[in-house]
Amino acid sequence: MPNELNRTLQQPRPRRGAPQHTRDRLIAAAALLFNRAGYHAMDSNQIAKEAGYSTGVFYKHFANKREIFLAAYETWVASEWKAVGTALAAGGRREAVARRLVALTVKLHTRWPGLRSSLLALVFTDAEVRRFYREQRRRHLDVMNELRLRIGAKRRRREWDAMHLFTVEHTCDALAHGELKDLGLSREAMIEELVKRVVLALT
Amino acid sequence: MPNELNRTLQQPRPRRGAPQHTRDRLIAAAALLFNRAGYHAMDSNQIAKEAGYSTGVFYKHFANKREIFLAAYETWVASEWKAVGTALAAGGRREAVARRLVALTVKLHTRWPGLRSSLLALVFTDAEVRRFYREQRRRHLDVMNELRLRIGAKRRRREWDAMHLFTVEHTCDALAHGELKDLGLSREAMIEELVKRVVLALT
Amino acid sequence: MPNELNRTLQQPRPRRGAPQHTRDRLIAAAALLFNRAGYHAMDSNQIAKEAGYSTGVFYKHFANKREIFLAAYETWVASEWKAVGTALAAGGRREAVARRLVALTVKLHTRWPGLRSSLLALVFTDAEVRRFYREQRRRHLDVMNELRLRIGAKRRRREWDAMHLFTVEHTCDALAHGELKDLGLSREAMIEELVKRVVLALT
Amino acid sequence: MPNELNRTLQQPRPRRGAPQHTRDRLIAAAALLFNRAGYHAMDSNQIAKEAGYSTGVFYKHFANKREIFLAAYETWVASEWKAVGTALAAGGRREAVARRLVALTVKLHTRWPGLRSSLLALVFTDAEVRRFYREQRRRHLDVMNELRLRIGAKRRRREWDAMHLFTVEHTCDALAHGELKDLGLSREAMIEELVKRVVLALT
DNA sequence: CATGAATGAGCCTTCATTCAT
DNA sequence: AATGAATGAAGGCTCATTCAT
Repeated sequence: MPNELNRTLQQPRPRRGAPQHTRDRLIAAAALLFNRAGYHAMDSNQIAKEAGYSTGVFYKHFANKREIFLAAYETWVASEWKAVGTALAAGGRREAVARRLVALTVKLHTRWPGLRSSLLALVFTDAEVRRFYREQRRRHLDVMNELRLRIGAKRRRREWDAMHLFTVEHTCDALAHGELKDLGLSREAMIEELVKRVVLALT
Repeated sequence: MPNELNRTLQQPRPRRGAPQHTRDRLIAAAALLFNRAGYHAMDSNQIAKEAGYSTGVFYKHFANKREIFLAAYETWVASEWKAVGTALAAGGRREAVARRLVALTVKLHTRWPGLRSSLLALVFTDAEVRRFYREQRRRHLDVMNELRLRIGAKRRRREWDAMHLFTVEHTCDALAHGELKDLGLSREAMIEELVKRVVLALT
Repeated sequence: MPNELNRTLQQPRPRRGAPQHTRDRLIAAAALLFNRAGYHAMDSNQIAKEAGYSTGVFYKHFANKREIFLAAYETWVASEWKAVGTALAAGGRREAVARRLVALTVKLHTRWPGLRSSLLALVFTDAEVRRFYREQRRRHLDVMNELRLRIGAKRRRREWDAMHLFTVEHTCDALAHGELKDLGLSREAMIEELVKRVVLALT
Repeated sequence: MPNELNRTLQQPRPRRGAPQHTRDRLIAAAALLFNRAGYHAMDSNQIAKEAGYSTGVFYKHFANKREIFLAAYETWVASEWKAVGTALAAGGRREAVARRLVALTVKLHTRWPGLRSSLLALVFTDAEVRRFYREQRRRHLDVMNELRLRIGAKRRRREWDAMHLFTVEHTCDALAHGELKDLGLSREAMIEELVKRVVLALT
């Protein structure tokens, strides 16, 4: 998602584009701005402006601010799944796979810390966002399960997997937010710990 | 904090109280409302009203909304440390201690899910909140380290400990937010997994 | 300014006007209301309403109340200069010119007593307003000097001119505020005195 | 007034003073603060505090904020009359008297610029203040008239006198507010012009 | 007489959203 | 499809004033 979104915005928009293109530009701008300032500090007018449009277009494409957030989040999730797919498809030893998975997660979280923060706040406030968020988690757990069956790893309780996901996600959040630096922790050591866990999950 | 705060509010306020008492009532009301609706959905007027006061008092005690949030959060943190202290002081076998620690964390997170959500959002937006949050984390890591020395547990890297904290905290968040139910996971199993981890951290 | 401003407001506004037109209406309304009630007794919402708009427009055009006051005052000043220009251009004997100058100043002050009062208060409080006010005074002194050179009148110290301006301005304020009536003075006699002074300044 | 007011405040207040003393302290504080920040930028709580009292006393002595302003202004006026009386009583040649009158007026205005500004604004807004202000002007004109009779000066129209007062007052305001410096005018020259006018008024 | 906590109307300002063009 | 002026509810905050102690 990072790259796609940015590419979308970097090109000047056509005077009268296809609806889908307009929508994509808006989503890219929203992702960028929500990520920079947080959901509540950003307003729809600025998003439209950043995308190169006037105020009005916004509501031609989204019913409200929450909806564009959800759209941006969906884009994010899609790009994550794509990356995960690639990481798994590349094959190699458990550790290589684990390393790739950790790398992509760290990268994604590092690129979108504000989007993640906004998400966590909205998950509490907004039922729709919550629904979508949980849906992803469920899917994630399913994928982990299938993967393990496929590679013949030890079976684990779904609870174990869930906890594993929490660990990886929030450690990546901490890395992304610069929390480790504040705590005097080493990024490399942290990543090694993460890789160990993921290897364990795949074993 | 849960009990103290609620007790504060349940009693009718005196027509003219001591400043500290008023402040406490306001903090209790703020914690309650932020927790119920989230930081951004709540305003200073409602907080004052919920505490039993008129609009103006709020700004006699807090410069702005952020400041009362921080005060509420500080109260929360204090009560957590108190509970942790008690849990550790009670002694017993590693597992008993671990079980108590998990229980109190789950309890606290379950009682204050909205406060936690708001916190995570503000940590991104607000430098002051971030500072305080990180400070707690640092303290938490120090306590873990000391504790381990004291009970003669295996030494661990600070990075390991940090990751452990992330795991526990966010698993408790998930429990608190009802995420597990949505994912079809068992609360008991989850708590067992948590206890295992904490035991491991103490071993 | 008087006439222009009022004309602007008397016409019903178009449902969707040009920004400049909206701005002009707001300024006209502000001038009217500041003049009626004084700067501190008036607020941005009322100004917008008087101009025929809703609350929000105000801040699309002005950063704050002070800024619209300054804009109204600038309009006032511009109209004064225009009138002075006309009065001087019309030529005639010294006395005729003096009479015209007095007449226009009296008229302007009589029409905008509240604006003048607000101005005098803000000059003390607000650095920006003060700057602009002093600027006008300086310009006024320059014009007096040039004029005298042009018509071959006696040269005078700038201090003399400044005092002359103070006299004329504040006498007109007194006339405008009905102070003379309270003091049992004749408006005509006062104006005659003023004319004498202005003739003197031009001699 | 300047000195009296300050002396009042500089002494620590008695724990339980005479009502008149309390009232005087409040007036002194009000004069000071209104003068520093302007009427609208100052609030009654700060005045009480500055005087060394708590919020409540204020309304034991004054019905509202306007009333204390009026009281401060009255004090000011009284001190002016006293000074004028002294200046006239001292006798001497016309010019000496004129010089003394100018000096005292300049001094008073220089010391209380903010009070004067506030006054001018309130004269427009507040009928009570206006009444008092006009009253003083009337008295001033009467005194001028009597004085002239007494010293055998040329009789003048009351309109001439009024204009004379406006000139002196507002020139002193300009001096007090630093306006002359901004206009590149000499304070000494200005004062000389003033003295000339006053001499003329006494001739 | 004095205290200072409490009141609450109301101003300033923002921003999600609408709609005429 | 796009524009951007306009809307107006509502939140943040202040301050003149009251009143229980």
